[in-house]
Amino acid sequence: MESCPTLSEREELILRAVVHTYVTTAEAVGSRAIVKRLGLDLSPATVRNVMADLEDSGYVQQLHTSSGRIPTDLGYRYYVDRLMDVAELSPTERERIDHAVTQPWEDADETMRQTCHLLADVSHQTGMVEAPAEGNAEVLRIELVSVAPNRLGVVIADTYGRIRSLMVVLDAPVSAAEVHRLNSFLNDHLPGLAFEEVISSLVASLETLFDERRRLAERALDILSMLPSQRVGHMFLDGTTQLFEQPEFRDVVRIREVLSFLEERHRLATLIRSRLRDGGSSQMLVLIGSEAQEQGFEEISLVARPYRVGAKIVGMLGVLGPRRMPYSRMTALVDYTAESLSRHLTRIAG
Amino acid sequence: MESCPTLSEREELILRAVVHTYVTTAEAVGSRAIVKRLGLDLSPATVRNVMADLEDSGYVQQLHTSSGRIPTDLGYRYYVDRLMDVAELSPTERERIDHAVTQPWEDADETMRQTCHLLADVSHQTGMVEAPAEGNAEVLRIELVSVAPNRLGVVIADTYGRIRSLMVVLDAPVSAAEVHRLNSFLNDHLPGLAFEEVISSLVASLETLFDERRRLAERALDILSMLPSQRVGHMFLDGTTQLFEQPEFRDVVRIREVLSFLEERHRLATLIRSRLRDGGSSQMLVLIGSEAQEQGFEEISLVARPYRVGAKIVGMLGVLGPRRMPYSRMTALVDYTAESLSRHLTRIAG
DNA sequence: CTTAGCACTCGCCGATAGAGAGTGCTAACA
DNA sequence: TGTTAGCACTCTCTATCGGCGAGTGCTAAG
Repeated sequence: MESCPTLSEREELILRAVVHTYVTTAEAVGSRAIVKRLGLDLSPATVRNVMADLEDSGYVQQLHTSSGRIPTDLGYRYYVDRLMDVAELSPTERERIDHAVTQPWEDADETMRQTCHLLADVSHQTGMVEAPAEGNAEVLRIELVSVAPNRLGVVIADTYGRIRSLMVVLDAPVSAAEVHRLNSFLNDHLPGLAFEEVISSLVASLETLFDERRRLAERALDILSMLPSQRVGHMFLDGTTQLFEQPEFRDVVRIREVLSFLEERHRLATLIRSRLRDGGSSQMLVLIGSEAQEQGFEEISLVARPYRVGAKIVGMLGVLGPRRMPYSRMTALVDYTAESLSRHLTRIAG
Repeated sequence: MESCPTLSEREELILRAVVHTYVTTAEAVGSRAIVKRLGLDLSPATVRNVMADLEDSGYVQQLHTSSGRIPTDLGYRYYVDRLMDVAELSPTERERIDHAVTQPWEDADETMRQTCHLLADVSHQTGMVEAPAEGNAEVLRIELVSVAPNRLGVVIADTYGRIRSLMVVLDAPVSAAEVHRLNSFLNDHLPGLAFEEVISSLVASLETLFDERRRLAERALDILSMLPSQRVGHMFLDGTTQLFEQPEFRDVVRIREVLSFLEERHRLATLIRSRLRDGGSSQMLVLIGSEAQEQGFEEISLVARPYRVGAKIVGMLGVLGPRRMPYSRMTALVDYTAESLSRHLTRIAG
């Protein structure tokens, strides 16, 4: 991205116009249209020359000799990195987002689902929210509940305001007194730990504890290591239909490709996670078509951002749409929503 | 359905052939094709006469003058009700189903999800499983867990082997001792009740209890009535993509219609629930295209069946596909899977 | 460097024609 | 009376053709 040479002012002007026009009309844009749109004091012929240059450098593309131009992935990239102006959401939209996010939904998962629905609705595209992975949630309280002689419920409340319960089947029954002892032990030692550190912390504590407490630690370890692997952050998607209303999906095979990509949510999740990690300092992730190097992603783009609890990144949210999407507006939407959700979650946790 | 007059033997023979051929080829079937397929000792002309009759009675249909015939919804209905022979699953398939269903998944929801995936995979269509509604699950054990001074987790284990937890935010803190007393009280009174009867049972008990126990009942009622409304049975769908591989979805608008129908899962759920209730004695539900009288269902069919825990119906599962589906095989698949799941759930609960 | 002019390319649209599949009807036959 | 052969007819599908329009690239002049 930083490797692209800079374009001249006029080239930028015209590339921007190509992107803007194509985004709104979904049709290849010609030199005349640009002159009209910009009210330029130049002739179409001049614009044509510039566009030919842009095409040579790979920023725009013709579908066939002598049609107008459409932006390439590289063109969009240049636009997003350097030309795009920052859109602002309307006060009504902000209010709507804040309202939905801070609604006292029955649990945190429902908040995610509703936020996702909201993203889809405001963007008219597909909304996406990754719920916090359970692994890195901090244990607020942990409690064993004896359900049947040899079955134990493990209840974990975390600092995201969630509560989760899992069933463990034991070889031998555990007495009520023992459950009680285990509960005190667990709640002495575990709160404040991330869920994924629980096991290792117990193992470590074996070194320092003796007698009764050591026995309890061992027993707790037995039980907790039977828990199924922590659910990785769940992906909510909403508004898939809206995506396919777009004219680029007049073709059935494209729909199928994208649909099957979206059905394998873990692929999407892995993709975004790795890109966000690589992205480093820059919070906002914009992935354009084939940049993703994923089968089925060729025709779509993604705008996503992590959200936080306190200072810690715990999940991400965003919008999926056709490559031809209003990046500026989507960026504003995703940014604001992530901020709003972060604020809300931080308040709950604190 | 019982209102259709009976067809002659020859008409039935030919209707069956039309259905079978069309199901496998997806192309309108002509008189010649039928003669060949059945190895009939009749000429195509005779078959044509019969088909003209079938068309007059509304069982088959021509797309245009002089194309072959395809079955109408009524034709499929007659086929399903009277002509279809019972398919058998192969031993391998049965084994596969039993294996997936009885797998010790981490929780009951996961069992549902996996069963759904299996249905999609075996049928090459869209699999559907409705998880047991929480309302009618029987409480096995109920436990309050103090999470924060004014927040309480309510943990409910039910006889389907599920464990569920919800958060309640209180006006005033509850002491540990009080939580303890409440727990004893709840587990004296509630196990064995359906979840949806819990509240009314507590209300009723107010009449008969006094002093301390009455106070506890009141307090418990305060807390439990703050629980969010019980989650209605969740709908799992899997394999949507496979549905759209079918040639009837060459057309984009059809894909959109069906997709948006499927996105509103509650519509699907309500539809099936009401039909199964109406169906009364007959366990198996087959819904063909416009029979459903739902926008977006015109081009698809559904084969579904309830499954049970013990004698009680708790949910349903099935398969969604193009109207042109192998009803016989799908019926066998859905039937066997529902039986297998019922057996498994009953065993767990018992 | 810019522009007017012009020939050229290509997708889109409608018309036309031929092939193929399958029908309905009629008349002859068992 | 039920069945069949024959035949004309209908309708879809595909390919081909030509004209229109939008837009380009190139050239030569300003």
